[in-house]
Amino acid sequence: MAAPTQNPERLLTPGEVATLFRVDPKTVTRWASAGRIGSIRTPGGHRRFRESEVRGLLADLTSEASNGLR
Amino acid sequence: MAAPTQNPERLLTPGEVATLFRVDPKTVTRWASAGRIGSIRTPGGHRRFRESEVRGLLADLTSEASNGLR
DNA sequence: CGTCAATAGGGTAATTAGGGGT
DNA sequence: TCTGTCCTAATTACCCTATTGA
Repeated sequence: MAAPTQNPERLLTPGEVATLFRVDPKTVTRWASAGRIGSIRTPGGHRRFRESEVRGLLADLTSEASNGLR
Repeated sequence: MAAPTQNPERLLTPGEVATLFRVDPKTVTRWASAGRIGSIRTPGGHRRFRESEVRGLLADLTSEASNGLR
């Protein structure tokens, strides 16, 4: 089959994002509800997050530790 | 415009739809059974999904961050 | 006709959503 | 204000075998 469905956008589950940030999945859910992070809902209501966006956010927090930029 | 013959609606397999939503193919099947997404059945019973409908649904359920700048 | 990957289906375990309270 | 935990209900993930599609 190999359908040319190009979509390199990898999505992460709340649990994955929670592991990356070392927080509870609930906290990730709150971030999404607060509009601080983009979210994609499944028809069932569960959330998925863009890996690129999560990485960007993570990188921003990392640079904050060694950089006084705010 | 080099193909004015027809406009073939691309059909996606459960596996491809599952990849787009980052879920299990079985979950996509449940969505079809629950009527949450339109499905086309092959004579053998396998399901196919319209790409336009899937992408539309995906875009509709996507929420971008209000503001990543801080 | 035969081969290989994907799908359907049923059942059970794990994850997630949402609200409430610390 | 923000986060971690408790609860229930709903959704999703993984196990299996048989059939379909290419």
